[in-house]
Amino acid sequence: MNEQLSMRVESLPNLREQVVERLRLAIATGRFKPGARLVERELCEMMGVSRTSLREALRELQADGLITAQPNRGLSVSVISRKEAEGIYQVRTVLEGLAARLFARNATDRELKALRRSIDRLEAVYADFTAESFIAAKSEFYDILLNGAGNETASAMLLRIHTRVSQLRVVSLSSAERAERSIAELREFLSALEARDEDRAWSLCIQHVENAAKAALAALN
Amino acid sequence: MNEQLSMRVESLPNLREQVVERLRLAIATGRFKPGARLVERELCEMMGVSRTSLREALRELQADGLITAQPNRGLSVSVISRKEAEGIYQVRTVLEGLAARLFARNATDRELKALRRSIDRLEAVYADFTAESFIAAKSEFYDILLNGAGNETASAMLLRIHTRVSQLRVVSLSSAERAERSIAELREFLSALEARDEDRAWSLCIQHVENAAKAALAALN
DNA sequence: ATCGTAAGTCTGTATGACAAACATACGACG
DNA sequence: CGTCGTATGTTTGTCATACAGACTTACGAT
Repeated sequence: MNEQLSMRVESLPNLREQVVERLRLAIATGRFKPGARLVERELCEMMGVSRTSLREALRELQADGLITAQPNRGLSVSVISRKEAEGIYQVRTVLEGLAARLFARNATDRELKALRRSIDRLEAVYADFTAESFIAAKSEFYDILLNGAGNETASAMLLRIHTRVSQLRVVSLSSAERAERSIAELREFLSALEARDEDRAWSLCIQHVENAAKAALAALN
Repeated sequence: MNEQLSMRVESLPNLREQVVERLRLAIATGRFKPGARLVERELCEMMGVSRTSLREALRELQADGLITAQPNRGLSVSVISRKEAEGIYQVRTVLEGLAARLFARNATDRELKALRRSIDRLEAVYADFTAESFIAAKSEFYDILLNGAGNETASAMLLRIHTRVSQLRVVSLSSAERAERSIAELREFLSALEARDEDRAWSLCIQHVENAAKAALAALN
């Protein structure tokens, strides 16, 4: 968590985790479209790893709900129905609301500043938009928020949720048009955090997510 | 979800999932204690499966946070610190609050009745307590609640949370003494659901979880 | 007592194998 | 012409085996 003096030589995650990350990104950015079949041997060749490692990685993504298995028929990228999308945003709302409250309560001033800078970067990304850079900026923002909140269980769950939300966003293309409004909401949210106003932070956060949900769901059908 | 006419001959989950379930139960009931090392070969022999299947199962439990990996040193049952326990209960609070609200809104009368019966069974279990039967009764209760709520994402997350809560409960032995109080709370909760009073159901549910948290955390340290 | 080395353990990863489930194509038969 | 059955190929689910590298333990030398 706290990197201390960061004497680490190299923190290379094992092969499987690299595979997980790459697949997660491919799904989040829409390179693997919802419903696409995932054939093990193809993925092995594509990523240059053995079936052993690949399959373990797939189990992880499956546990996250990102991919779906039909017994004896293999895996495919999860298709998100309207109803599921609503459910995902409901969960995101309560978890992010919790995180907001905890951040307001627990975060250091350092973390507050980092969050502000992160919003700046997010704004910059909107100007020159790509799915990858947007996801990178967004996940930096959440890294800071969730770290500051100090609830690892919530963090882990939101990490999973966010991949699915990215997937939805790609489909609905809902981020571009909401850009300005979204940044404005985040800045207001930030001001509540800076004032250490838990309730206001909570309510602004919830509203932010619900607006995002509205935009994404509207595009869905 | 809805079993329709349930014409299925046999719904045998594949080997890996059986392994997952068995391990999950072993951890939930405290048969595998927090901190215990999990040596792959031992588990293979114990369960009569190959390393391949076992390792895939372990990945799943790892994604759930039930077991923890130290690089190159293997896996062990996650130790839950006081702080993590608090975090787990915070998450459980908001997610179960959501589920309560949704159940009050969406559940059928059938599901309401099933929930009532399930509370009866839970009460019976308290009389003749074993970790296994308690967990079985509790997970039946939640199956009904979560199904009625109709949010699969929330269901999946709470399933994970509950295993960890069981683990905590075993350690703290907090269920026995809270039995009567807990049942009373559930019955009041039920009455709110029957009245379709979302807000009251939400608030009673949250209070129930917070009481449970208090009991468990008090025993923790 | 400290250090260095050797032997053993376990993980991380790869390979090859095979039965069972499933899909596809093809041909036979009504 | 359409239906059915069979043959063929593909893919998953599972297993056995192998081996390098990280780590642990024991032992012996200094």
